[in-house]
Amino acid sequence: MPIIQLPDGSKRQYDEAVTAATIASDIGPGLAKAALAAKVDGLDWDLNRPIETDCLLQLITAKDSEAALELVRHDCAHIMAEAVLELYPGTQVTIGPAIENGFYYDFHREDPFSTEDLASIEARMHEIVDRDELITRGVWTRDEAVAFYKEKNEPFKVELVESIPAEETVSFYTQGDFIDLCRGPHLVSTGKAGHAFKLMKVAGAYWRGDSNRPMLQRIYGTAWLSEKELKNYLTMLEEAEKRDHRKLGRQLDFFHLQEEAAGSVFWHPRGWTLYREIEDYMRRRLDNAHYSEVKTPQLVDRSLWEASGHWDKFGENMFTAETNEDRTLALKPMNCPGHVQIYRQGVKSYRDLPLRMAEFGSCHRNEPSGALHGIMRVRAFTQDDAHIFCTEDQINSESVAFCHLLQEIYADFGFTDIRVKFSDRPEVRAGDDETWDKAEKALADATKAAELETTLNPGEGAFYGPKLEFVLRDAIGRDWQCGTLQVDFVLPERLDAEYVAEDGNRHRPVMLHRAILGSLERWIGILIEQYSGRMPVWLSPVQLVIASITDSSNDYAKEVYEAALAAGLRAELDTRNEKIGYKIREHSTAKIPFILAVGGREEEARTVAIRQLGSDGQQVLGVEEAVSMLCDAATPPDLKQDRA
RNA sequence: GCUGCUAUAGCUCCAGCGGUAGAGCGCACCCUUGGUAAGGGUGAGGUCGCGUGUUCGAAUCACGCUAGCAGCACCA
Repeated sequence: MPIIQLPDGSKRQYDEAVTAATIASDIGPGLAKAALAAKVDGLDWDLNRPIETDCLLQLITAKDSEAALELVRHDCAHIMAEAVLELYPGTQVTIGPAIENGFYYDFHREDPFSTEDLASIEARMHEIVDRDELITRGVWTRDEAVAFYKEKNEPFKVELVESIPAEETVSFYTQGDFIDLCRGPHLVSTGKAGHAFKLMKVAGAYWRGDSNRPMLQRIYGTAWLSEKELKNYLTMLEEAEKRDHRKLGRQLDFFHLQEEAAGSVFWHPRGWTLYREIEDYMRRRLDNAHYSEVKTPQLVDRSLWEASGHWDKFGENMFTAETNEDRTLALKPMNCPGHVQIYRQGVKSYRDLPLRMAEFGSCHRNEPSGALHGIMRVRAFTQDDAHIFCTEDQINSESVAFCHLLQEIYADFGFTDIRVKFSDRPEVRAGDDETWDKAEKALADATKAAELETTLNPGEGAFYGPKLEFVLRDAIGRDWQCGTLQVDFVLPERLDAEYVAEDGNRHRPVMLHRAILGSLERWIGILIEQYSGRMPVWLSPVQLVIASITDSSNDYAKEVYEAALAAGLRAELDTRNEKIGYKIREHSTAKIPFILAVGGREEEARTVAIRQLGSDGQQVLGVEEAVSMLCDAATPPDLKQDRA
């Protein structure tokens, strides 16, 4: 005789087991229609699953959009699997969860699915929704489930079920002729899933995410509660495509990539100007934060990589070169061993610490071919790398200072939504617990002092120490992991770095590995996408174009151009034999922040007509006034006068 | 690296499915000197990603390779 308590505190009593669906219709026909699933004492519950004991019941409707979406997406996965089995008998089903924005299902089949197959699968899915098949839940013992799938010759499912403890039961869901092992919950019938879904792509995916195991065929779909939301999502994808850095990089003439140097960037003058502007900015920030910049060799004998431990762990991904004297050199994949070599020159005293050694380090890593992606994931890149050699007592203050620096720098580039992942001690690790306690506390305190919230990544720290990972969110909500701060007790030991302490004895320093932008290449890719190619003025490769209206104003245009150059602005002169409308269009498309049009009227009055990107109005200013206004707009954020 | 797809003019793309290819933009030249997102004309430009094979003949068919795209795996 269950007593059902509702979220508003009211209670209902029933004489026998009752379903949430019944309760919903007892409350009202509107709710009965709107209810999609339920939560019983916080547990997911199907509407038609009997409730036998007293509980707290919560009905889920489309208003609980997150829960409702999850239901719809998960149902879509099942509906897709049902459609696939109908169309391609003999296909094996494996797993199919709801994911962000949609769902997928992994199938095993001799002939892979083609993009054309998606259309027919999708059409069949719509049919299944229209059939409005009842979805019913059943329960088996584990062994019944194993027997069922053995009978059906579904080895992947057998493996899944066998990984469940023998004494446990498993639930399964049936809709039409389709049956799938599933934790649930599900909607009442396939009709409830609606039609706001679309199959997106097919791709291979390893069974259980393990590259040593067979590859399955994964079909991805997106699903929403309404056609409108589906449409919005598809529009958003189109927008994201428009700001793709690979496309914009070519359009804006920033860089190109080509087959003969896969994974390395050919920087064009405009892109390189942007790159240098960022490097100059970072150099100023590092100088102000009391870092010393160094440069270490590209090619280093393998013995150093063996000593540092990199050869063992990452040797396969290092580029090597043989010399005619039988030496094996490796292109550096990172800068830390080189920095330790500089540290080790001469005897260091505790008075030298903390010693902050920075490098715009060009590194090469032989990334797997499938990992390459525009300039975001490349084989040759430059890190804004630095290593802080310090004592254990200095970890805290150095970490705090670093977090502050990082936040300011991100803000200067327009990123304020920053998440921090805190990865603490892994199972297998070097160093004693006391040292780990100290290092973890120091890092945690530092993020607190910098007013950064962290989420814990348990056990994900490096074997040599805990780390922070800084993830920023861009204008369209994508996350990018850029900065990092890692505490390292191991490398100083391995490469024999030491300092003389106040007590006159030699001690090991701690090394803090840290980067803010990560890789300059990737950072620029992120910036391009963040700003859709419309870079802030200080970063724009060309800050203004002076365009003459007729060639009788060419000399005056040149005069203005020289004035802009003399003021340190990045200006270009356009005196081509084209109409002003044409020039405006072209430079607007090239996302130049300011266009200065000059004609007879301007020449007469010694003025310029300024048009700012994104507005169609114009502002007429005297030349000097204009140049000073533009210089102001072009000042890097760290050099602004009003900055504290 | 794995699975699937793709590769045609500088760029964006179409036609071609065994008989050596076309548009728009861009580029060059000429006309035009025009006041805020494309003025007009003419012209040049392609070993159809690379290699091998089949064939009288390959952009087209087969095999191999390379690179790119999507996803998976990887990311010190």
